[in-house]
Amino acid sequence: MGKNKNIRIKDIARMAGVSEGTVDRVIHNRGNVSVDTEKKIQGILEKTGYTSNPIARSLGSRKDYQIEVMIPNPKQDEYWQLSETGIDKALVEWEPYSIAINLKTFDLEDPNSFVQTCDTVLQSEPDAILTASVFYEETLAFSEKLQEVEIPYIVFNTQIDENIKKFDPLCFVGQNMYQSGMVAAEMMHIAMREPREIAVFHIHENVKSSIHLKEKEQGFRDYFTDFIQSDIKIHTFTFLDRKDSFEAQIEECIQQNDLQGIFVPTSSGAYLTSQALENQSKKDTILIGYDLLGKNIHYLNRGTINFLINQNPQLQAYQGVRHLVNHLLLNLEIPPAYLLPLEIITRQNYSSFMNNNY
Amino acid sequence: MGKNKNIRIKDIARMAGVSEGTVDRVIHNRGNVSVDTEKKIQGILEKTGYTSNPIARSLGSRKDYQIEVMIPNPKQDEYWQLSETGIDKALVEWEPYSIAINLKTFDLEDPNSFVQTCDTVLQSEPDAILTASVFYEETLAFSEKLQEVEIPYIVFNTQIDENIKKFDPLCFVGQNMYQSGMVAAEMMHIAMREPREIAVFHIHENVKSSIHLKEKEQGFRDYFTDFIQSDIKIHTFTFLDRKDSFEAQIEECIQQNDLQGIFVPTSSGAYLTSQALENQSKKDTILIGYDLLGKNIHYLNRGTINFLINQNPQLQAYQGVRHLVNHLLLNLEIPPAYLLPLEIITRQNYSSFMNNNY
DNA sequence: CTGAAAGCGCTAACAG
DNA sequence: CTGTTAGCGCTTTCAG
Repeated sequence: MGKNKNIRIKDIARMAGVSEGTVDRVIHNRGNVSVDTEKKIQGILEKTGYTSNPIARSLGSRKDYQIEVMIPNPKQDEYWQLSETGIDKALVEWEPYSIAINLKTFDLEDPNSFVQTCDTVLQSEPDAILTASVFYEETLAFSEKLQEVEIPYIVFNTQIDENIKKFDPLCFVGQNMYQSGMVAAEMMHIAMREPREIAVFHIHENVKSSIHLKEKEQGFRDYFTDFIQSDIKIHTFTFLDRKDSFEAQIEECIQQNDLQGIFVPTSSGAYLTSQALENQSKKDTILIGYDLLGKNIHYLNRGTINFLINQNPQLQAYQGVRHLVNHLLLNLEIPPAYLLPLEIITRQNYSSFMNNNY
Repeated sequence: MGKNKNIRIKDIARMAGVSEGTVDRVIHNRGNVSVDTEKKIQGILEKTGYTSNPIARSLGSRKDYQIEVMIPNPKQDEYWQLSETGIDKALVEWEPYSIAINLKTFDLEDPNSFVQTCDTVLQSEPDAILTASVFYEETLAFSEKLQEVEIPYIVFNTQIDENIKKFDPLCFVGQNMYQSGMVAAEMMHIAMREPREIAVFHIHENVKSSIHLKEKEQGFRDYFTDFIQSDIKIHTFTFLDRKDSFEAQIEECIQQNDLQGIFVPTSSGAYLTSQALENQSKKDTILIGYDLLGKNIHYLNRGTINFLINQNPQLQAYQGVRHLVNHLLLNLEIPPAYLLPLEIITRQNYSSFMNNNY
């Protein structure tokens, strides 16, 4: 019965004519081993293809791994609430393996709050960190510090230019934003009857300061101009926090423009636009948004929203933790990027996406 | 550092004034414990909310779990090849936990081959079984035997009526076929310009003997008749293995009928239909099929196939094993049904579905 | 019916 | 630099 086929530390110790302790030292590069024995053991290790038993290791080392997870305050935004769900799932899944997951949240609107959280997290000296990358510059600065203190980290949500010197996470978890814009455009193209004018709505967030919006818009535009070479007119409208509400601004916009389709790259923008569309009785306008927020599903069901693209924040967070665990516990190779599928959500399939995600 | 917050067997042994061995006996209902001590220990167990440490259990019991997995021969069908991929993934993932996964394949076309495999599998007395349910009656008979010998099993691929007495798997892994037909219809509806006549193509497999085809067709039809109350004409054509090839039969059919849309509920049917469509230069016909087979992707890329619905055979197999492991190793609650999302695949998003699925 | 004791494979503290 | 030793929490003989 026993797993006697697998070679144990004891076995290679015997083969090398040394003690288990010494073998353990070279396996974990703990030093204090002469070059000769080190080489000898290393050789046997490779020859036998030894792999350590993670179960035994976890039992033997009375180590509790601490993973810090940083996301915007879930109370501010349903999107991040979903993200928290995924973290909770990860939490219960790995609790029995002595992995503690500590959630730290920061203010979605305030970079300083993120910076403060970074400090707190650094002071707690965790074994690994998972952070949402919502603030570009600040995430970069944080990652630089993490490289210094050599804490492994994974970043999720928004891709950051990979070529930055001091940015080298274990892995990025997220989606290909550009391609996601292409998918949105494709669905709009399929659903539209007589396309003449369409628009991209940037609501609340400013395109300029937000890479993911820029990428999505570019993908969306490129589909029409390059891929199908249509001469459709594509507007861009930006709605920021001003004295008149978003709804009012949007209503005014759709009143003044005869749009057959609207693409809204932010998750909460879709339902705001829906409200405006319904108020203006423009139910024929094709509306494409993001994510399975409660209000988005409401309008999807009513037919006001035609499609949603699911960024699956739950899965993103869950997979982020998962990769960290694989790294910490199992020394597995972690892919530099883990891109989730671009899920197209409709009235008929959304419910199938709402339960089992793991 | 240690997980000293968690109560150990040693602790409750001390509390109950008995030895660890006795506690272990009541925890696992191994008998040989007086009613009094049993009750006492049981009480403490509940009061303290004791949960056993799966890591330690796995180390302590030198047990190698054997899981038998049964699928149709992957060489016969690319669909089952994908399935095998998922099993391989599971295999390497749980190998370090002393879980052995043994793949047994049978002939997709021959129920007897399945029955034989069942016997082989039963004789090996595995700890758990995962089987694809391609043959209705035979799967039922097998499950009956499994209940008798009390081997836990999970079934995936095709849902079997839950109300059958002797069919009670730990879990069913698959998709809601009916809803999947609805999704197909929805996409067809969105993509069609002037719908008058459409058809469901049953290729190779006969509807009558195949529940999943029946369900998918029903969902597809109900969408048009009930959900959007269209008076579109929906044909059903069945193409079986005869002297003239499938392609020839299909070509003849599309030549004689002016179809604006075709729904093909079997995965390999989609590319066969594509060929016929291209031969007849009917590229405007909306074609909806299933699954990310190489040839399907080829025609998706050419625009001949408009949409695919992904049944994600890899994930189905992987999740099946995963649930079995959760059951065996961690005593986790397993949901009676684990339904995968109904993924809509297009030219723009298919590649995002082809790598990370786990 | 019950307790004692030996281990699972690995880690870590401590001598030397 | 290296070996010995005592566990981690649970399972599993084996006596009694």
